[in-house]
Amino acid sequence: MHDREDIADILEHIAVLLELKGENIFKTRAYRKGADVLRSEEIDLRELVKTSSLSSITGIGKALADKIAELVNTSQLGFYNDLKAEFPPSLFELFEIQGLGPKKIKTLYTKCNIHSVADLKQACEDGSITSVTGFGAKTVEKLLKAIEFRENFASHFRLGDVAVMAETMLDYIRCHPATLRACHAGSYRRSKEILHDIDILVATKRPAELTQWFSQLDEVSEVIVCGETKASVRLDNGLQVDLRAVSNSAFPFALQYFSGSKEHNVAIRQRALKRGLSLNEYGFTAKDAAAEVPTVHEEADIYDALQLAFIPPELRENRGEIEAAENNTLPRLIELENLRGTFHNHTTASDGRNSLQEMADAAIEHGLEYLGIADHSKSSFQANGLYPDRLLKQVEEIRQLNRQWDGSFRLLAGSEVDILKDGSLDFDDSILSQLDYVVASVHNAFTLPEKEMTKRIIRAMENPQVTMLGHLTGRLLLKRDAYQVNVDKIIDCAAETGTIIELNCNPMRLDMDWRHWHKAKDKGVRCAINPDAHRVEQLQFMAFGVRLARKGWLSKEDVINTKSLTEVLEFLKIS
DNA sequence: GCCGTTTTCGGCCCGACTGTTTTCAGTCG
Repeated sequence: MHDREDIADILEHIAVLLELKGENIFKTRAYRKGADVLRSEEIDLRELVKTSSLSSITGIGKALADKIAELVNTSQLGFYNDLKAEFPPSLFELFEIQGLGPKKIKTLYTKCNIHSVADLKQACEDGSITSVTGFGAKTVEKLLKAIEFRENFASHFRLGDVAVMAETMLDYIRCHPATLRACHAGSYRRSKEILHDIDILVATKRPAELTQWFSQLDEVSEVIVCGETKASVRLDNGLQVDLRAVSNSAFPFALQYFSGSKEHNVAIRQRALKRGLSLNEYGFTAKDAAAEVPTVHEEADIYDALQLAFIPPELRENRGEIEAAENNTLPRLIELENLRGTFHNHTTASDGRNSLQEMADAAIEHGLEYLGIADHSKSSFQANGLYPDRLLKQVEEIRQLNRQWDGSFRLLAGSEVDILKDGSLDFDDSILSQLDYVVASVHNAFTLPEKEMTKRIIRAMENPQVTMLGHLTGRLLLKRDAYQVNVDKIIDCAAETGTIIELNCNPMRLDMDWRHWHKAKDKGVRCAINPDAHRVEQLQFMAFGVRLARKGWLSKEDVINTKSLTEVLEFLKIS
């Protein structure tokens, strides 16, 4: 059985295969678009197949509907299997090489019998590749560089790993005398959890001067391109940074355009066309005589001209934000300043680096009114998990420490209790009931089948002692996949039991994933933005949590730790 | 392959940059 994501991946792969065959680009685009539609909308494919109404979805016509139905019904697609058989599987590695697209890969395959990156490297090194038209000396040099890059670096980066550099580069540009205004664009601006480059946009009257200067910064290890208005460079860690320089009047359009997402922009441009306007990165142009070209000074004016409320960049994924902007039902998104405390943090008692007092002092410096301490429980022996005696001693210590703040700040005594393999908890209720709150998390037996894992977590959530569920899927971005769990069922269970779901803001996790929060919110599930700090500096992770919470459509009201200390104590029923 | 207030054909987003093809194709975003 294939789910939506699997089928979207297959459609996407068909698009690539058709490109390799040299099919009509609009045909290949139709498959890509089909994949995008499946990924961006909550569609019950089985139901639609049953009622033969797949093609009622915009972007899915008869041909795609038939293929999707075949996949849903038989888990197979003859068309796809035949297509796949025409090319060696290793050929697809070549798409990871910068500068190679379907046309060139097809040429390499048919003219040089190149099947893989290893073949390509060989052909570049022995010079045999230069016999093919289109592959001159400079291309060979670039290909070898790109191969080396692929060997040395991952092409994807975690948001938390690039944020400092992204902010630094923008600061540099903002300080340049030729800069009028500058802003991040692209996936960094949209707060995607994984990025493959940083986009910076600058308004200037002297674009070439800026691109030149930018490509010579100390941080730059390689210049990929440097033209009159655009420069792409690579930093020492392999991160690509793109700078685009535009006129001040084009800046809002370029900002909107380069912030993406592609899917959002396609929908926005279609909307403009319906109003007789064509929209690109330089401005509006009237397509028909009746249309009046709107005046635009800043990005919000573009949305306004299209009768839309301003759409925050985080929401621009074509996941319903345009409809909501049209109906004026966009949420007012949470902001970092709204956070008044946080739960789930560690100390030296388990695997943290700082003491209770140090963590409390740091929280006060962050302007927080309360800080929840949730050290590991005994089964997490790898993390020096606490046995009940040490836990209860810590609780007592917290009560003592709290006296120093006269109620202006408070440490909350909790535990990150392991959800054991069968869904029972690592501590008895008699222990848990002595705590202010409980975070329940999975830390072992990651490979359970989805059904069992889901049942296991639901059993834990059904325990009234459990306040919130920690890092739902256990994923470590770019390192370890999420374990198999039915997120929809967990969300339903959270709604029924009133269990809070954590948005773990460690940049390695950012779990639960932003894609699920909108529906969780609609079902009334509340979120806790938790840094899972193991040292004082990691309280700053909350900023990433807020960015991803915004991406998940969350407002202040959806997040439990926007409550004041008094409200939280009342909520947790503690005095 | 999809779509339709230009509706069953004909258009579908498009500009910047690069390299090499002396006028443009391929890639990228």
